[in-house]
Amino acid sequence: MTEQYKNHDHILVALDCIIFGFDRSGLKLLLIKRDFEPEKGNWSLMGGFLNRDESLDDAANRILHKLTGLKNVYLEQLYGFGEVDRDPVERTISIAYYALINIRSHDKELMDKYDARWFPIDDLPDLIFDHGEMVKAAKSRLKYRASHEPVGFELLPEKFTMPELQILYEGIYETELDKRNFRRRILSMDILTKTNEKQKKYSKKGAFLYKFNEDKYEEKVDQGDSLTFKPIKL
Amino acid sequence: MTEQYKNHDHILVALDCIIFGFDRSGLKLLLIKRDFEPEKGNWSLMGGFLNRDESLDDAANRILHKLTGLKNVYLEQLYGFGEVDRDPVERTISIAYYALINIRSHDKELMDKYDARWFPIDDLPDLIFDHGEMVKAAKSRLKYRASHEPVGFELLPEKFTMPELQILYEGIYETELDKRNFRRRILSMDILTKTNEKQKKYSKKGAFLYKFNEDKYEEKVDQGDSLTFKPIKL
DNA sequence: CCAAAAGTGTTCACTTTACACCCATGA
DNA sequence: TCATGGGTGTAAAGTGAACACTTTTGG
Repeated sequence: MTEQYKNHDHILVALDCIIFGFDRSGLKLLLIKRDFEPEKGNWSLMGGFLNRDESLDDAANRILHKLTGLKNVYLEQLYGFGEVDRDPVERTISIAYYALINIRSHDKELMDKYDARWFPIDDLPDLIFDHGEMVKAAKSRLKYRASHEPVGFELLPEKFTMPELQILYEGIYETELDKRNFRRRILSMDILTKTNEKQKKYSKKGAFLYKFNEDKYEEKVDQGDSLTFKPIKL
Repeated sequence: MTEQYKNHDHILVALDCIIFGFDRSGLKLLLIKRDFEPEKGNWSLMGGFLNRDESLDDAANRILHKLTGLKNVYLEQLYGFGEVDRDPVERTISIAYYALINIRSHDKELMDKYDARWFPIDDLPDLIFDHGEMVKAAKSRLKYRASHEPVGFELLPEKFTMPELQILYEGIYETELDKRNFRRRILSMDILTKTNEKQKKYSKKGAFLYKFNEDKYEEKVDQGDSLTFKPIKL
């Protein structure tokens, strides 16, 4: 009977979001300064609790929106963290999600409200609880995902240059890439559209801007082409 | 303050185990017949609820042990399933785990107690709730894991033949493999020990038995060798 | 002696890697 | 005019895929 459901513990379910961003200086993580005890004043992932009437995905989206003002963002469930003492206040499990956002697109006011800051991925402060572990898992998942699907473009503006794309992949894979091999490989996938515009912000010669062509990509997937975005050794 | 923790919903956290086994006829899944309403009499994954004083991993191990009598088994967290209406009785999220066990090693009495049965992976009955989705995710994760780490051996007895190993990988990848290419590839990894024994159960000539050499494997991992167990197309 | 499964090498195509110089332009 | 970042091709090595016959032995 439904007896089977009685007498079982009901537990707080948290969600924590690892939010990735990117600019030319590299991959970044959006962290907030926790404003309540315990660990008040320390850096933390953006989190919240699951409500009875929402799905895990909905809750993660709600929490991400609360900090960034963004909706319809790339968001993927990562892992359930469930050590008994992971939260000193109360038994809580946390389902971690990671998000990829365009670092220019989010709400600046909310940044202030939550005391949020972008940190370079390789220079993070100590994080509360098991959030450091979550970040580690997210980096590893992002490496995997980026080598199988074109998720990198989620981190870029609509138009971007080849050097920018390369810096992004170098950040994700934590390795340097040969630019000729990188360009050849990316272009041979035939999922980018080259525009006639040049970006002259970062060089005198200027670099051509490209757009990700989602339709072309979907077409290829439908045809069963397996595109890989594997790292290329320096 | 810890006010932040009050007034949040406390929710039932379930765990469900996708249990893989293998014999020469292919990959198998261990399912139980549900003996309470709703969905009484229908096939289901082995599951249970998280207790306040145990970690997610501990709970999954406990549940796996309850059905199989086994401990120290390969068990990996898969995904958190959290649709609002996934369980019609009460709001429940479920963290799915998958296990790889030696199909000969588990407790037969418990099989009867739980009305459990092994099903061929490609001929499963309808499953309750979202368990079908869980199985799909587990198959996909197993493919991935098996192409990066030597998890296949978890499903085999200590000694096994090359043809058996090949049938196993064919089951995991859901594809047929060329036996010359398969053997070459596996043997070139240099992580198997050939015994002098032959298994004559399945052929007149007999097939040599091999053992997985865990020490050698660890050595290679430490040396940074990246071994891949990728599928080989027919 | 034969049926049935185990075992064995080579070739070709393709992919990956390594590597160095010219171009365009603003200061 | 020169410093800076953008852009380009080729050859060599390595990897993946295709493919067919011989061996062993119990019945």
